[in-house]
Amino acid sequence: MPLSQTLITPDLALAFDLPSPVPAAAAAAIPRPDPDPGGAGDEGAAARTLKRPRLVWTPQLHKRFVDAVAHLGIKNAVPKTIMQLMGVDGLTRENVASHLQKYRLYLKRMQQSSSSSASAALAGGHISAADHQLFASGPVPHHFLSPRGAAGPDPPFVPLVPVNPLHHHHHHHQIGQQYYYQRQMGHFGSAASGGVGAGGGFDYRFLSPPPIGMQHMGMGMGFPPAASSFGEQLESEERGGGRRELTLFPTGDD
DNA sequence: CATCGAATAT
DNA sequence: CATATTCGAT
Repeated sequence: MPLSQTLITPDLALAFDLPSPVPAAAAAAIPRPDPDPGGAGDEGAAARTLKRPRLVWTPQLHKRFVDAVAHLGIKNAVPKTIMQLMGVDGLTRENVASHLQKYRLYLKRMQQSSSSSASAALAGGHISAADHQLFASGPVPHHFLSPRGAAGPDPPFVPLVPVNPLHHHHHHHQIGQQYYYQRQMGHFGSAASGGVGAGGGFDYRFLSPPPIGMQHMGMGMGFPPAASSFGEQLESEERGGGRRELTLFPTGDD
Protein backbone atom coordinates (compact mmCIF):
# COMPACT_ATOMS: atom_id res chain seq x y z
CA MET A 1 0.00 0.00 0.00
CA PRO A 2 1.87 2.96 -1.34
CA LEU A 3 1.52 5.72 1.14
CA SER A 4 1.27 8.14 -1.64
CA GLN A 5 -2.27 7.06 -1.89
CA THR A 6 -3.10 6.66 1.70
CA LEU A 7 -2.43 10.26 2.33
CA ILE A 8 -5.15 11.42 0.06
CA THR A 9 -8.33 9.54 -0.22
CA PRO A 10 -9.60 8.89 -3.72
CA ASP A 11 -12.75 10.86 -3.26
CA LEU A 12 -10.88 13.69 -1.75
CA ALA A 13 -8.57 13.71 -4.68
CA LEU A 14 -11.52 13.75 -6.99
CA ALA A 15 -13.17 16.48 -5.06
CA PHE A 16 -10.20 18.66 -5.62
CA ASP A 17 -9.44 17.54 -9.06
CA LEU A 18 -6.06 16.30 -8.13
CA PRO A 19 -3.79 14.73 -10.62
CA SER A 20 -4.21 11.54 -8.81
CA PRO A 21 -1.69 10.07 -6.56
CA VAL A 22 0.96 12.62 -6.55
CA PRO A 23 4.32 11.00 -6.71
CA ALA A 24 4.32 10.46 -3.26
CA ALA A 25 6.23 12.06 -1.35
CA ALA A 26 7.00 14.83 -3.46
CA ALA A 27 4.94 16.52 -0.95
CA ALA A 28 6.92 17.56 1.93
CA ALA A 29 10.20 16.13 1.28
CA ILE A 30 11.57 14.05 3.94
CA PRO A 31 14.29 12.28 2.27
CA ARG A 32 15.30 8.90 3.29
CA PRO A 33 18.33 6.99 2.29
CA ASP A 34 17.71 3.87 0.37
CA PRO A 35 16.23 1.17 2.47
CA ASP A 36 18.98 -1.25 1.88
CA PRO A 37 18.31 -3.08 -1.31
CA GLY A 38 20.82 -5.77 -0.63
CA GLY A 39 19.07 -7.29 2.25
CA ALA A 40 21.20 -6.63 5.25
CA GLY A 41 19.46 -6.03 8.48
CA ASP A 42 20.98 -2.82 9.67
CA GLU A 43 18.38 -0.62 8.22
CA GLY A 44 18.34 1.62 11.19
CA ALA A 45 22.05 2.10 11.22
CA ALA A 46 22.15 2.96 7.58
CA ALA A 47 19.25 5.31 7.93
CA ARG A 48 21.09 7.15 10.59
CA THR A 49 24.48 7.04 8.97
CA LEU A 50 23.84 7.93 5.39
CA LYS A 51 23.47 11.55 4.72
CA ARG A 52 20.05 12.55 3.76
CA PRO A 53 19.23 15.07 1.12
CA ARG A 54 18.39 18.53 2.28
CA LEU A 55 15.03 18.81 3.86
CA VAL A 56 12.72 21.26 2.23
CA TRP A 57 10.37 22.94 4.60
CA THR A 58 7.26 23.15 2.56
CA PRO A 59 4.41 25.26 3.87
CA GLN A 60 2.72 22.07 4.86
CA LEU A 61 5.64 20.87 6.89
CA HIS A 62 6.10 24.24 8.46
CA LYS A 63 2.47 24.22 9.36
CA ARG A 64 2.90 21.06 11.30
CA PHE A 65 5.93 22.52 12.92
CA VAL A 66 4.09 25.60 14.04
CA ASP A 67 1.17 23.58 15.24
CA ALA A 68 3.45 21.39 17.26
CA VAL A 69 5.18 24.34 18.84
CA ALA A 70 1.88 25.94 19.59
CA HIS A 71 0.57 22.87 21.28
CA LEU A 72 3.66 22.30 23.27
CA GLY A 73 4.15 25.77 24.56
CA ILE A 74 7.46 27.52 24.49
CA LYS A 75 8.73 25.64 27.43
CA ASN A 76 8.36 22.21 25.97
CA ALA A 77 9.00 23.20 22.44
CA VAL A 78 12.39 21.65 22.05
CA PRO A 79 13.55 19.87 18.96
CA LYS A 80 13.03 16.35 20.17
CA THR A 81 9.54 16.96 21.42
CA ILE A 82 8.52 18.95 18.42
CA MET A 83 9.83 16.26 16.19
CA GLN A 84 7.81 13.64 17.99
CA LEU A 85 4.67 15.63 17.91
CA MET A 86 5.02 16.31 14.26
CA GLY A 87 5.14 12.64 13.61
CA VAL A 88 6.78 13.01 10.29
CA ASP A 89 8.64 9.97 9.25
CA GLY A 90 12.22 10.65 8.39
CA LEU A 91 12.29 13.98 10.10
CA THR A 92 15.28 14.26 12.35
CA ARG A 93 15.86 16.18 15.51
CA GLU A 94 18.52 18.18 13.72
CA ASN A 95 16.08 19.13 11.04
CA VAL A 96 13.76 20.52 13.60
CA ALA A 97 16.49 22.13 15.63
CA SER A 98 17.71 24.01 12.65
CA HIS A 99 14.29 25.15 11.68
CA LEU A 100 13.45 26.05 15.22
CA GLN A 101 16.46 28.26 15.45
CA LYS A 102 15.39 30.16 12.46
CA TYR A 103 11.84 30.32 13.61
CA ARG A 104 12.89 31.76 16.94
CA LEU A 105 14.83 34.44 15.22
CA TYR A 106 11.80 35.23 13.19
CA LEU A 107 9.63 35.51 16.27
CA LYS A 108 12.18 37.68 17.97
CA ARG A 109 12.40 40.08 15.12
CA MET A 110 8.69 39.98 14.98
CA GLN A 111 8.41 41.13 18.55
CA GLN A 112 10.88 43.88 18.16
CA SER A 113 9.08 45.56 15.41
CA SER A 114 5.78 47.10 16.16
CA SER A 115 3.53 44.50 17.61
CA SER A 116 3.06 41.10 16.23
CA SER A 117 1.69 41.96 12.92
CA ALA A 118 3.57 40.26 10.20
CA SER A 119 2.27 42.77 7.77
CA ALA A 120 3.45 45.67 9.83
CA ALA A 121 6.82 44.14 10.41
CA LEU A 122 7.19 43.43 6.79
CA ALA A 123 6.16 46.89 5.88
CA GLY A 124 8.56 48.26 8.41
CA GLY A 125 11.27 46.47 6.61
CA HIS A 126 12.21 44.44 9.63
CA ILE A 127 11.08 41.24 8.17
CA SER A 128 12.52 40.04 4.97
CA ALA A 129 10.34 38.94 2.17
CA ALA A 130 11.78 35.50 2.47
CA ASP A 131 10.80 35.24 6.07
CA HIS A 132 7.40 36.36 5.15
CA GLN A 133 7.10 33.74 2.53
CA LEU A 134 7.40 30.80 4.81
CA PHE A 135 6.76 32.00 8.31
CA ALA A 136 4.13 34.59 7.90
CA SER A 137 2.50 32.70 5.14
CA GLY A 138 0.73 30.71 7.73
CA PRO A 139 -0.85 31.65 10.97
CA VAL A 140 1.59 32.65 13.64
CA PRO A 141 0.26 31.87 17.05
CA HIS A 142 0.34 35.32 18.50
CA HIS A 143 0.65 34.12 22.03
CA PHE A 144 3.74 32.09 21.61
CA LEU A 145 5.26 33.78 24.54
CA SER A 146 2.66 32.69 26.96
CA PRO A 147 3.49 29.19 27.98
CA ARG A 148 0.58 27.00 27.45
CA GLY A 149 1.42 23.80 29.21
CA ALA A 150 4.44 25.44 30.67
CA ALA A 151 3.46 24.79 34.22
CA GLY A 152 1.93 21.49 33.48
CA PRO A 153 3.75 18.20 33.54
CA ASP A 154 4.97 16.50 30.48
CA PRO A 155 2.22 16.41 27.95
CA PRO A 156 1.20 12.85 27.38
CA PHE A 157 0.69 13.34 23.74
CA VAL A 158 -0.87 10.55 21.88
CA PRO A 159 1.24 8.94 19.25
CA LEU A 160 0.49 10.49 15.96
CA VAL A 161 0.35 8.36 12.95
CA PRO A 162 3.68 8.87 11.33
CA VAL A 163 3.30 10.48 8.04
CA ASN A 164 5.76 9.71 5.39
CA PRO A 165 6.42 12.48 2.98
CA LEU A 166 9.43 11.02 1.36
CA HIS A 167 11.26 12.89 -1.20
CA HIS A 168 12.78 10.25 -3.29
CA HIS A 169 14.18 12.71 -5.64
CA HIS A 170 17.59 11.80 -6.72
CA HIS A 171 18.11 15.29 -7.73
CA HIS A 172 21.15 16.91 -9.06
CA HIS A 173 24.34 15.43 -7.82
CA GLN A 174 26.82 17.97 -6.80
CA ILE A 175 26.75 20.95 -8.90
CA GLY A 176 29.46 23.40 -8.29
CA GLN A 177 29.16 23.71 -4.59
CA GLN A 178 28.26 27.27 -5.02
CA TYR A 179 24.91 28.74 -5.20
CA TYR A 180 21.91 26.82 -6.13
CA TYR A 181 18.83 28.69 -6.87
CA GLN A 182 17.72 31.30 -4.51
CA ARG A 183 14.97 32.65 -6.57
CA GLN A 184 13.55 35.05 -4.18
CA MET A 185 10.46 35.79 -6.06
CA GLY A 186 11.19 39.40 -5.83
CA HIS A 187 8.34 40.35 -3.63
CA PHE A 188 5.18 39.47 -2.01
CA GLY A 189 2.30 39.84 -4.27
CA SER A 190 3.25 36.89 -6.22
CA ALA A 191 2.29 33.87 -4.32
CA ALA A 192 4.61 31.40 -2.78
CA SER A 193 4.79 28.69 -5.35
CA GLY A 194 5.75 31.35 -7.75
CA GLY A 195 7.84 30.63 -10.71
CA VAL A 196 6.65 27.46 -12.16
CA GLY A 197 8.81 27.72 -15.12
CA ALA A 198 10.43 30.99 -14.43
CA GLY A 199 13.39 29.40 -12.85
CA GLY A 200 11.51 28.76 -9.69
CA GLY A 201 9.79 25.51 -10.19
CA PHE A 202 9.24 24.37 -6.69
CA ASP A 203 7.64 21.06 -6.39
CA TYR A 204 4.95 21.77 -3.95
CA ARG A 205 2.71 18.88 -3.54
CA PHE A 206 0.11 18.25 -1.00
CA LEU A 207 -0.34 15.73 1.63
CA SER A 208 -2.74 15.26 4.45
CA PRO A 209 -0.89 14.25 7.50
CA PRO A 210 -2.77 13.49 10.66
CA PRO A 211 -3.83 16.64 12.41
CA ILE A 212 -1.72 17.62 15.32
CA GLY A 213 -4.29 18.97 17.62
CA MET A 214 -5.84 15.67 18.43
CA GLN A 215 -4.28 15.23 21.78
CA HIS A 216 -6.02 15.52 25.04
CA MET A 217 -4.61 18.49 26.79
CA GLY A 218 -4.73 19.03 30.49
CA MET A 219 -8.03 20.80 30.20
CA GLY A 220 -10.98 18.71 29.42
CA MET A 221 -10.98 19.91 25.94
CA GLY A 222 -11.42 16.98 23.74
CA PHE A 223 -13.41 16.80 20.63
CA PRO A 224 -14.83 13.96 18.63
CA PRO A 225 -12.32 12.36 16.32
CA ALA A 226 -14.39 13.07 13.31
CA ALA A 227 -14.23 16.74 14.04
CA SER A 228 -10.81 17.15 12.58
CA SER A 229 -10.55 14.79 9.74
CA PHE A 230 -8.71 17.37 7.78
CA GLY A 231 -5.88 19.13 9.38
CA GLU A 232 -4.74 21.03 6.42
CA GLN A 233 -6.36 21.18 3.12
CA LEU A 234 -5.32 22.03 -0.29
CA GLU A 235 -4.34 25.55 -0.68
CA SER A 236 -5.69 27.35 -3.62
CA GLU A 237 -2.90 29.34 -5.00
CA GLU A 238 -4.97 32.17 -6.13
CA ARG A 239 -3.28 35.18 -7.41
CA GLY A 240 -4.18 37.87 -9.74
CA GLY A 241 -3.57 41.14 -8.07
CA GLY A 242 -4.68 40.48 -4.59
CA ARG A 243 -3.15 38.56 -1.83
CA ARG A 244 -5.04 35.85 -0.20
CA GLU A 245 -4.03 35.14 3.30
CA LEU A 246 -7.23 33.44 3.94
CA THR A 247 -6.95 30.26 5.83
CA LEU A 248 -10.31 28.81 5.31
CA PHE A 249 -9.99 25.87 7.52
CA PRO A 250 -9.20 25.15 11.09
CA THR A 251 -6.19 23.15 11.93
CA GLY A 252 -7.68 21.23 14.66
CA ASP A 253 -5.63 23.47 16.78
CA ASP A 254 -8.10 26.08 17.62
C1' DC B 1 25.15 10.38 28.32
C1' DA B 2 21.49 12.89 25.70
C1' DT B 3 20.20 16.89 23.70
C1' DC B 4 19.83 21.97 23.53
C1' DG B 5 21.12 25.88 21.01
C1' DA B 6 24.21 29.58 19.21
C1' DA B 7 27.66 29.76 16.02
C1' DT B 8 29.38 28.39 12.01
C1' DA B 9 29.69 25.84 7.69
C1' DT B 10 27.88 24.35 3.23
C1' DC C 1 18.97 32.77 1.92
C1' DA C 2 17.87 27.84 3.57
C1' DT C 3 19.46 24.10 5.73
C1' DA C 4 23.23 21.28 7.90
C1' DT C 5 26.86 20.47 11.10
C1' DT C 6 29.68 21.61 14.92
C1' DC C 7 30.60 22.10 19.62
C1' DG C 8 30.34 24.14 24.24
C1' DA C 9 26.78 24.25 27.88
C1' DT C 10 23.22 22.00 30.56
